[in-house]
Amino acid sequence: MARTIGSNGARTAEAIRQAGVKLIYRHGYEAMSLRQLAAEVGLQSGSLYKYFDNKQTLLFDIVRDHMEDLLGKAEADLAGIEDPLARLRVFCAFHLRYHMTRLAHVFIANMEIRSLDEAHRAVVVGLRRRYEGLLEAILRQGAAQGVFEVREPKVATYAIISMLTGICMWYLPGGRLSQDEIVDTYTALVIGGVTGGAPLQPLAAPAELPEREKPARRPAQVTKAART
Amino acid sequence: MARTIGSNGARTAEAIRQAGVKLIYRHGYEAMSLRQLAAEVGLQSGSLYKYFDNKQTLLFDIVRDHMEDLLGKAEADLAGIEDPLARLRVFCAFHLRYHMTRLAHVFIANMEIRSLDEAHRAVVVGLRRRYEGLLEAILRQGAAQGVFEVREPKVATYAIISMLTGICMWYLPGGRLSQDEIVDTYTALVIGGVTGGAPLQPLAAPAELPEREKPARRPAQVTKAART
DNA sequence: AATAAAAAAGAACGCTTGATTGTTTAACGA
DNA sequence: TCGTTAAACAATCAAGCGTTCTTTTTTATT
Repeated sequence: MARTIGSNGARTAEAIRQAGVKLIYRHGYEAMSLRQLAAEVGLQSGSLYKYFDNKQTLLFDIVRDHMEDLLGKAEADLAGIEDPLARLRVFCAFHLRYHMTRLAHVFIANMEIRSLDEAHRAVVVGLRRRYEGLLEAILRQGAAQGVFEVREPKVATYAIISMLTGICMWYLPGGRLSQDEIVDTYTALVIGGVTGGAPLQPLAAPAELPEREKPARRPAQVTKAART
Repeated sequence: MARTIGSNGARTAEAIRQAGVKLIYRHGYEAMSLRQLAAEVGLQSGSLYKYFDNKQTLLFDIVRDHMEDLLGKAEADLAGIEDPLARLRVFCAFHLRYHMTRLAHVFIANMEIRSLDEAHRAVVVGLRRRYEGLLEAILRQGAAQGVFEVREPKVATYAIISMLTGICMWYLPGGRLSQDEIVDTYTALVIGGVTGGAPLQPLAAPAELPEREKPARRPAQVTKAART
């Protein structure tokens, strides 16, 4: 027994990809063994090497393809829209819907970056930077036009994306809330946050807060970003 | 050569704990081998078993202790404060400062829950639920008093915590911004989000958005939460 | 019908892993 | 000072890992 009947290369390749996403999502990249993956597809572990060079490139391919898809679709959705508020709404809606329909891919792309070796990680981080740049540009544009109140566009970008991406930590299709309701809820939080809530003027700590001594601000220096 | 001079059990136990946090933070739980850990402390791998039963309980101890510390300190900071807005400010400030000073512990607690076996995971998830409950109660209280505009307190809780926790994805001490500035920036986003931004009334999709067909809302049903 | 190419099996590899055991040595209180 | 306890070593185990190579069977092409 060697080649199984009805076998087809393209179909197997796709099955491996899907099974890989599923197992990495469920157990993590390090914890997933190639024997496990092969069994899921109905192969012997050695046969997998007809479809990828090694375990690492399997992960990289999954993550890269996902990031490029994410970036491309976001740019497409934003194309032609000028108003910053409208762009922000579109960005939120896109990001949320995309994440709700691709829980596994998104989760992997966010969690397994550390498992990529340096060269591969650099590529993925570059793509992520470009994606973050979309939101940051929206925030800066809105701030310039006076419709947003954003002090630190970079920090706000990280904050908003973290918030929106967090949906894949709890969302499961078929839950109590519809996707539309979820999008509305998150969007309200984001829009409110950047347009400034009602009692926002005195942002200094209120009376109840113990007064923390504000250290003299260090002179501007390059932000050491933890994200590599 | 056996017992090394100056050796002391308590000191070694603490060194193992710290090295464990460091290595799990850097490489991930699965990727960290006990030989690696032992070498970091200056031991042989077998000696580690004087200090924990197995690799799994080492992870569990680290995560549980961290979660209990987080929960306890949050409750302490909130004690005695009644006003919802003030409580929310305190919660944000506490959460951010705690996370900025314990990057590794927080990262592990969030990323390695999946590596815990079922019984251990249940304990940690329970602690996390209690922590989330603190914020959710604040949001409900504020909504009841009419000072917050929060439609879905549970969703808002997840969203806000995701946003705040996201700080450990980019923050490194010594960066361009002081901790106070970062706390202010994040807090403004949160407060604005829950108090309702200026142009919030017409939350239906604006004209620029392609009209998506709204599916009939499913009858209320138990929310299947992905977080186990 | 013959042949080449594709697909998978299956065995084997060198290593590393978490875990366990028995032994040796240092520390410390009586 | 001596005996007990604590601390660490050294060696070992079976299992599992990613990977490579050879062989066998199926499919596609002529």
